[in-house]
Amino acid sequence: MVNQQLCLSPVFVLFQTFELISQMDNYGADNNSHEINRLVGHELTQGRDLVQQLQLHLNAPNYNSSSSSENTREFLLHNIQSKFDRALSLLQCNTINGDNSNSLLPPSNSPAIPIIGMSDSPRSSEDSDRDLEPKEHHATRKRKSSTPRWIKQVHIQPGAPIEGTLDDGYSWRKYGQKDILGAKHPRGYYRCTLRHVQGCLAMKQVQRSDEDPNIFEVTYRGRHTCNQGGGASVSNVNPAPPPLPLPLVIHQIQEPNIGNHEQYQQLNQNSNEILLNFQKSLSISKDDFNFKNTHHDQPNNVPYIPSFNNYPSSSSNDHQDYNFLNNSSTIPNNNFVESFPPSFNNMSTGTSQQNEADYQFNSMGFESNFPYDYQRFS
DNA sequence: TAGATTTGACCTGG
DNA sequence: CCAGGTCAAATCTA
Repeated sequence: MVNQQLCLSPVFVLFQTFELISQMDNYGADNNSHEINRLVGHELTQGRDLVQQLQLHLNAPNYNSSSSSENTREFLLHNIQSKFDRALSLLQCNTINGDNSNSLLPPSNSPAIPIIGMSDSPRSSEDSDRDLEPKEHHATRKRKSSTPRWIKQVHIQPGAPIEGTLDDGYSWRKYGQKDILGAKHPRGYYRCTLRHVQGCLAMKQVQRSDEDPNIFEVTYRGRHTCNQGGGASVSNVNPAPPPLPLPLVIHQIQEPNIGNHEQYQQLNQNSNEILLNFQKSLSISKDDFNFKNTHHDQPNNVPYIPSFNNYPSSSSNDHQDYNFLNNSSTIPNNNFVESFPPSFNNMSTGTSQQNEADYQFNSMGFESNFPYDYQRFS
């Protein structure tokens, strides 16, 4: 029951998003926006199908009964998350490319994002980033990304090989190193090696602690949308961010009446919220799907438990602490910490699944008597 | 030889 | 102006 609600809520949000996008397509968007919206719609359609598969899976009589079912659910969730990551990337790119009028997203500080399959012109394997940002548009080039960040502290054993300890299951390519003011050790900059192949925008920074040289502070930025990370255990390896709070107010967009530009902009904003919050809700739902295997010895009670569990070198001496940046100067409004409700602190303790689920569900903005129309999701 | 790393230069936000 | 982040040519390595 609880899981069914958790599953249905993102489905509903997804459905609303589809309706909004189709309405915006009818609102005089130009060809480029049509194309991007079409691609976004394609991603969302696949995401919807995956959600429906997940829903069917949750409704199956043997739900919760086997590890293979759990793997299936994780696989579906990972793919749903990827679909939305790409949809958001497309929308952000639409904004960055200078056409804000028809973008689903407000102006973003995010860097330009490669669009898989959208360009016919081949890029060099190197430096494709720069190609995306022509000189005449370099004013829009934002280096300090608004991408949410999260920090992991890696404790290594003295004398142990650092490479193995810092291996998080993904392959990274170092693209820079910088001496940081006041820090004894330089900071290394890494990005996913599949950045150009699969458009994966995950990045990380690694810096050795000043106080304890056996501690490495790893700052992750962006979620992996690539397929690396050990096949079936992808979602476990990915040091994904925690779920976000869910301030979504669904009823604001239930009956959109697109009659003028102002309303259209309002629609844009609502649709943006829907997409972002859907993504957030997926993270929370995933946590719920894995509560059976919740490890209670995780530091900081990070809600997104599965992502932190199978670090390759998981010896007892080699624990990692996950912290989420609360520096509002570096993290914009969509960071993980600022509006985190206190109840999240206990969410992974497994003491009250029902309460967890209630919070998640209510926080989606659904009234307890929300008028579900199940037929619309079938 | 292709891919990864190094490192000085360059760019941008605060 | 400066510190942090990124680029890209040179270099390394398997």
